[in-house]
Amino acid sequence: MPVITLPDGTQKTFDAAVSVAQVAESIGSGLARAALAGKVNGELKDTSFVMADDAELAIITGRDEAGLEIIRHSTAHLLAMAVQALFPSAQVTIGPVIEDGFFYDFAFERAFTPEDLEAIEKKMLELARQDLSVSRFELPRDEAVDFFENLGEHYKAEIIRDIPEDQTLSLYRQGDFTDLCRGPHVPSTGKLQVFKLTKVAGAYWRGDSNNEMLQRIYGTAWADKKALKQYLHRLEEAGKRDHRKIGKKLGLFHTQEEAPGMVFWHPNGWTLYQVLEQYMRQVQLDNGYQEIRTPQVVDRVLWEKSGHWDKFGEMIFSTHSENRDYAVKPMNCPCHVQVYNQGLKSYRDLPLRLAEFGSCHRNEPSGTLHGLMRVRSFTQDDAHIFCTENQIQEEVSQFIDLLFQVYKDFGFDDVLVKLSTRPEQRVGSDEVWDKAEKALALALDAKGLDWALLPGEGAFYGPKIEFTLKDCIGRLWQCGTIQVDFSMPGRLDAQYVAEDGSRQVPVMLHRAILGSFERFVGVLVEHYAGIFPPWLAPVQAVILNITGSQAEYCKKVEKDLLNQGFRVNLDLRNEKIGFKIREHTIQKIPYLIVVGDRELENNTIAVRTRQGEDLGSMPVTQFSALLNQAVAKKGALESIVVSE
RNA sequence: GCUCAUAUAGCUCAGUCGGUAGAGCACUUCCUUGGUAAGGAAGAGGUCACCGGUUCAAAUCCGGUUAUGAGCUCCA
Repeated sequence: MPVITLPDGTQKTFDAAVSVAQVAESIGSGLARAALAGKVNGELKDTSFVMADDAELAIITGRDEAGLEIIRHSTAHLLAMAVQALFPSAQVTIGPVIEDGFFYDFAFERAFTPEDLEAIEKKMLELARQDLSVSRFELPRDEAVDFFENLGEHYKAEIIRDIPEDQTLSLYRQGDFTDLCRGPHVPSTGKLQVFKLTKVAGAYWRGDSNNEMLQRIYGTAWADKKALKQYLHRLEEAGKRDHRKIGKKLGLFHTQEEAPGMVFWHPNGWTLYQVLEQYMRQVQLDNGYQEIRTPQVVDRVLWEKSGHWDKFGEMIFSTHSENRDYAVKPMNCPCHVQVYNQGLKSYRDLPLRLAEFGSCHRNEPSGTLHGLMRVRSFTQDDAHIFCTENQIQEEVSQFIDLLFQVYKDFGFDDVLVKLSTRPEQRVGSDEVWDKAEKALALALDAKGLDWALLPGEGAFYGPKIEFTLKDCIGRLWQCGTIQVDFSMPGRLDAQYVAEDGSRQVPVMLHRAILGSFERFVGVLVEHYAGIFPPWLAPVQAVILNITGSQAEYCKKVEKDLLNQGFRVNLDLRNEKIGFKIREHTIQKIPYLIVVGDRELENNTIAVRTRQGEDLGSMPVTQFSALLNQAVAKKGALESIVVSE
């Protein structure tokens, strides 16, 4: 007589073994219809799962996160079933749940077209309406291999062959379609109604670029129509923030065919870039960094010595002159070691922090280029800290504080932190790795930060911390990093004289906060949707005259504000004031200054914000005070409304 | 780099079945001097990404190149 305990603590006693579905039915027919699965003693099970003994049970529906995942997983199976119904020669491979949806990879002799997608989606709906029951059964591994080989599903069979021999596998069957799956799944295809196939793309078999390419079909699935609508709306909103679109509209930058992956900065974009650079320069100056500048083109020999030529030779732009081969520098570290190496260093000189807004070129594969986010020519806010092993933790700790302060100033309060530790192939003794990994972990813990451990993901030369920031619509951008390097200082002959007079090799910390200016500008554009806070706005105010007679007065106001260091534009065109206001509002300029005869007479200016708020007339001095206040305010976001 | 798609005026985009191109905005000129999100008129603007092929004829069909987009792989 099993006693089933529900989440609210109520208990139900049954005469005999009872299934999840039966328990749901005993609570109510509505719940029985909504039931997708059950959480039995903490484990997700199908609604058909039978409990013979006492158990804790939570009925899972589409309202639960787990229920949504089950819907998506089952919809992936439905997709595979539909594809095989329409294209019998297509082989199935894998079909996992991803954020907001699912995908399924197929091996098929040709690429699926958008028309195919429509047909497949129609077939899926048809199969869903048939409300086919989904049933689970088990097979020993070898029988499962035979089962799929007999179906001509060679990929599936290959997957199963990699599973240990002694395991029993679960399979799910709906109609004439069977797939290997851990489950659980919805009890019948009728539970799947709200889905949409979104795109097709190529994807390598087993994620290996040496393997053949499969056809991946992406889809999204939800518990109800409203949720799907919200999701599609969210995509649309994200699309409006695309930095490539906004960059064009606001005249920030462009790229063109003659220089793929390289940016032509326009006046507005370059102003924004310069604001970032000057801000970072001040931050570094205030925090014990010394700024340097190193060459763009450096003899290949240096890169061979640093090991980069071997590892990244393909991606290095090179050139030559007078029988010498040069590399256009792909990174700054070896050059920074050259600066360090000038003059004998003492332990008293450490930590030595060298910073450079280092322009780098990397010949990234063509398919990876993306607006400002992935480019071939970029400038890092790079710095290298030369220190002793004992100084690592303190330096890392200071860096983390600095990084969080900078992110906060840009309006990013949500930062994810990951610590990557020693990979299999590495340099340096285990002892040193122990020390470095511990230093990083301790520094993170001392800040009370939540962080994720990525074992084996560190660089070959040392462990690293990566900082990923979350923008205001929840997208993630990896920007900052700090990496311990045991390898390069030694390779490039960096030394210092220790207290005991011996020569020692310093540890080198590579670090960046923004990552690259290009990418960070891109992230800012999307984060703020082009509506920059006044301290970042390329143009902070624009002065508009109503008729020609105020032109001279406007020029005086402009000069006054420019002299105070504000970024101000003047629009004296012979256009109606409504037209000018519309134009500059669309350009997201924070303050619009209107000057007509009234203002001219009273020696004032009329101020209007880009949100349409009328701040009234005021003397220029009052406006500069207001603007100074606005510019001083970092971090806080104005409420952002994206509109056309 | 791989798969698929796309490339037409400065921008956003039409262009049917192969018969050498069109809109809106922007631009130029003229009129308008107008008080808080688009005043009016006229004009100019295109080797239809590039190279080749098929055809009497190609923006349109085919092949290649380049770039871009969505993914995949990669990212010191």
